[in-house]
Amino acid sequence: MKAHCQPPEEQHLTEQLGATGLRLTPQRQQVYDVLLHKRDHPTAEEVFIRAKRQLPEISHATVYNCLDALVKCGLARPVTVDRGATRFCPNMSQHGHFHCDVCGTVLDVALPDGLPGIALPPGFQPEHYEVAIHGTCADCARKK
Amino acid sequence: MKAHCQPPEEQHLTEQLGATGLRLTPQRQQVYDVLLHKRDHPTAEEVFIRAKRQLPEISHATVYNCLDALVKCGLARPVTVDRGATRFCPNMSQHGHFHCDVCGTVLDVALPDGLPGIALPPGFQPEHYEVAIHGTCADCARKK
DNA sequence: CCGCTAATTTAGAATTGTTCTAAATCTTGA
DNA sequence: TCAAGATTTAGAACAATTCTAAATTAGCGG
Repeated sequence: MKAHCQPPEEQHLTEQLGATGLRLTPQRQQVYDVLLHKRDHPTAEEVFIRAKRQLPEISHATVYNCLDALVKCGLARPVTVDRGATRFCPNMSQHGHFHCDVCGTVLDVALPDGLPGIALPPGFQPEHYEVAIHGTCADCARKK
Repeated sequence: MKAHCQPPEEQHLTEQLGATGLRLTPQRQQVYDVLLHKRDHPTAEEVFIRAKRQLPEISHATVYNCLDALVKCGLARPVTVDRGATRFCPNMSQHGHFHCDVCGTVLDVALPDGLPGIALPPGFQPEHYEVAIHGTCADCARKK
């Protein structure tokens, strides 16, 4: 399929996948849609459940495969806030994650840009960094 | 056993455990010693292997239990740099972790204190935060 | 000191999250 | 249209962790 008559979002997906040597498939599109639709940092399992609503035939392994493809081509990031399952986030701009230790909610939080000069030993080459803030979200704080 | 004739480090361990309602046991002491002895952020599995040198009878489950006890009483922190096994760190002062994506080494790095004001939505109560820096360590950078 | 109670350890089973495998299906380009 | 390669699928395999039930150990009141 040539890139014609695609909505811009889908075109972006096609391009990003293509640039990494990957194809656009209904499954990948659906998995990406799931991530974009509700940005609550779902786990692979949750993505699986949501994706099944549109693609009842989709398999567990495919969801992992698709998430992997999205991460590889730069459309999603894995987020590991705790020991549990990896979560996924389609927000590719620099940001950190707030994790509510009571209800488990994960929320994007803005970071001051170019995080402060963290001194690394000589020769160390930083690639990127993750900031995870643990605490209690507003809802859970109110209930206490 | 009353607190007498204990080396200061062990006494600290006894106190911290006691304050959380936990007992000092040879296993917990050994696990703590392992963490203090080589601060390379071992996984539970690695702690198990090292602890066995002194306590050949120690079991897998006990290592998890002991690590848990140390975390609960504030003598160690779990560190999750990637999707793999949780690592443990007896450095309780505020610091971040550098993770070499080539060799897997994990290193403590100092953080500028009181990390810059990260704006949280109203009502959110931060407890603590984790900073993980990914990249290439000096050794691996040299080899490329 | 004895025995009671609760904490701890232990081996192994169970669970959870993820990756692997091999066969079937789909795409793409010649 | 066909062959080659990519992708999907179900289910097995695997790794990390937690759970379970029984045995051991430690502290405490009498």
